[in-house]
Amino acid sequence: MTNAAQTYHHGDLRTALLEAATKRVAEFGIDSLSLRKLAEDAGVSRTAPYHHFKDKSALLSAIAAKGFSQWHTNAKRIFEQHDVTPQARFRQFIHEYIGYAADNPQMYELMFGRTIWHDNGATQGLKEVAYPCFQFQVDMTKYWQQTGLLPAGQDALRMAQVTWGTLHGIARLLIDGIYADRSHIDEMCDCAADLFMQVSKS
Amino acid sequence: MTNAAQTYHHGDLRTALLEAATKRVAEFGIDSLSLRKLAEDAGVSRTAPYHHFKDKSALLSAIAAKGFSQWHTNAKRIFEQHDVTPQARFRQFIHEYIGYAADNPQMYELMFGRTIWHDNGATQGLKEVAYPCFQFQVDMTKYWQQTGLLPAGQDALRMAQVTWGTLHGIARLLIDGIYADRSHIDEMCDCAADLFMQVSKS
DNA sequence: AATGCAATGTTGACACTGTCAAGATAAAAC
DNA sequence: GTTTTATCTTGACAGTGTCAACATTGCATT
Repeated sequence: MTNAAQTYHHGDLRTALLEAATKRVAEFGIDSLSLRKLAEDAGVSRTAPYHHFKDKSALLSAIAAKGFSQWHTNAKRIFEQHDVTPQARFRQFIHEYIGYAADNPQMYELMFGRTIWHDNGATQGLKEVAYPCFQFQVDMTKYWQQTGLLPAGQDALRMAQVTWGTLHGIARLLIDGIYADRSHIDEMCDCAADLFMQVSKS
Repeated sequence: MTNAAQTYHHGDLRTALLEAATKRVAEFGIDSLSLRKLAEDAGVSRTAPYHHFKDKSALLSAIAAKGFSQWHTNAKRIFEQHDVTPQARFRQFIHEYIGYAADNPQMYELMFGRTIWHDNGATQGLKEVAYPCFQFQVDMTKYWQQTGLLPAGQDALRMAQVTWGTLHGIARLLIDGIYADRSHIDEMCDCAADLFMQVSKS
């Protein structure tokens, strides 16, 4: 079995498609993904993918789901460094969040973009992976409020929306190439960190 | 001239297309825009629009440009209310920014989204309208730093990127329906405002 | 082992899309 | 009045996602 395309059944088309699609999206962006090309590259007919994914959106959702579980693991790793001060962890989290977005722009765009979320178009499977990821953001915010790093007066959920919104916004300004300069990413992160933590410095 | 489609030349196809396209985008979103349908609705053949817009992207850019000049005017109106305290203006600006995004989600998506900005795909005409709009954001930030409303220690540009990023991020979380709840928009705005202005309260 | 069913893959077709090239028409410029 | 220019049209091409109908294979049950 040196090379495929000799048997009628592919064997594991689903994961093959998923991997190829992930690679393609990461490299060339969401819009460059064509189910037909993808099938052709996998040595399979145009409509074969439909036996594994309801439609194109479902495939994209599956890709995004992988991204979410990866990021969630990464976020937990950063947050649970108990030998590091909360301040340092907070700062590191910001840097890594923006860093992830800057290093994987297409993936970030897919995960947090309109494509899969608009009109409640998200798959159930996607929601099951993404929502805990969002919830973790709230949990971290609560923790940082308790340690006095963030103002405790505000509602935690609202506070999480604002802090996450900030990271999300900076990430998108960077990715979409609207205004922010990629060469000053670290300064921007520090500026955001200082802004949020200013209460603890006074 | 009760109804068109009787003369060979349309008369003012460019503005007719622009208006129809703007309406359609505002109501049904960017993806729903088809040049062919647009032409048909205008009572004109499929390729007629190409004599007025280089391609689809150019048409979208033109729509966005109108949006930017409108928003720029609006932002100036808010900012230049000299009889209102800086604090109140700052708060109002946040509310109106998010309000605009929430009320015109499709237009906001077009203006500040990937579609027209990625790969430096923005028209020259678009840049000429949008960049002053971005610059105004920086100018406002400088002013707010001078009045002590925002921390003056930070670089103004960086500070503008972070504050604008926050608004942008919240707007996108709302629009894309990712996490934020539309029923608590005002609370979120106030939370953001409080967070930024906390320095002046201590 | 033979048979039947469900999973998987294929071909054909449809309705779209953006966009180019070549020709037709009207208006404007000379 | 003739020529140039702007505008509009038809025809065509290469793509897209997706449905329906049919083919093949592997697995499970008899």
